[in-house]
Amino acid sequence: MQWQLRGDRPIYQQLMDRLTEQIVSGQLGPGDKVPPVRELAAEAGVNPNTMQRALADLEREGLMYTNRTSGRYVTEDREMIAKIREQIASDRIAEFLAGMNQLGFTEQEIVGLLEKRQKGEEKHGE
Amino acid sequence: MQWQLRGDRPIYQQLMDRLTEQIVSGQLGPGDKVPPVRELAAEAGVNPNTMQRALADLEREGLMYTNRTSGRYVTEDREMIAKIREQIASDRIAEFLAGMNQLGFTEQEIVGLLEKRQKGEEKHGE
DNA sequence: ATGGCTGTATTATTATCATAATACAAAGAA
DNA sequence: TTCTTTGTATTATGATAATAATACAGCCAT
Repeated sequence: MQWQLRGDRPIYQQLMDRLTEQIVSGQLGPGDKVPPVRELAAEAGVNPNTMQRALADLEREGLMYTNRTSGRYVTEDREMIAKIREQIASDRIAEFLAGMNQLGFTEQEIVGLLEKRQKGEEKHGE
Repeated sequence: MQWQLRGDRPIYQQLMDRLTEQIVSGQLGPGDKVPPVRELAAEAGVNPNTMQRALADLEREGLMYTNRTSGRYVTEDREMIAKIREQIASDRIAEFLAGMNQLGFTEQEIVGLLEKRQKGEEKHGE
């Protein structure tokens, strides 16, 4: 997995985002064992404390739970996962549209640009 | 103007974003006088030093210039402004699509959601 | 010339983030 | 039992951000 961390936001928040995406997209399924803190930290090139903070925060959100010494697992509440996925999507759409409007783009233009980008992508991968 | 600053990113960066939007959308036109640092800072509820940093950075990008004691002005290079606008739009679209793909949404679904949101908005404002 | 407005510079203080380096407790395996 | 793996806690250090409080230089109108 590629973590692609940037410098413009707290790392632990970016880690939370990536892990949430993993869960919400099913790459980390309900009940799946989450790799150990130290392993994830090493993989992401981050201090274990930082990864620990991200995981603890995700746990407070209910996306994971801990079996004290055996490890950490993804929640089995599929409904919650689905809800969070929809919520994130909704937020991103709202933010994207608001931002584009602020730049002076109309909804029509935006959809047009998206479809244009889509066609461009088809010529390359997938 | 509403600045709507959040806590998840450096304030000076958010200030840069807002000011750039103002210029790129024409609310601050080429050659227009930019309000004094202290005034902008007060309006945004921010320390003058922080606003100063944002403005200085925008100046380094070429979006503004300073007439030492008379004040600060928006660049008159309309082409540069237009280019930056397109660049920002392009970046946002790419980031938005990548993020939504990561959540498991196809391009078709995304466009569908956008159009749905668009219809919902029509019932309210504008 | 004086006072006010402009951008700019300086110093200090506080908070958050990230890292480093350990240490400990509990469960499970050898 | 002993060792390893797990999450967790603690202390210290450095970097960046943001604030506060000033101060200075240049232009301009009075």
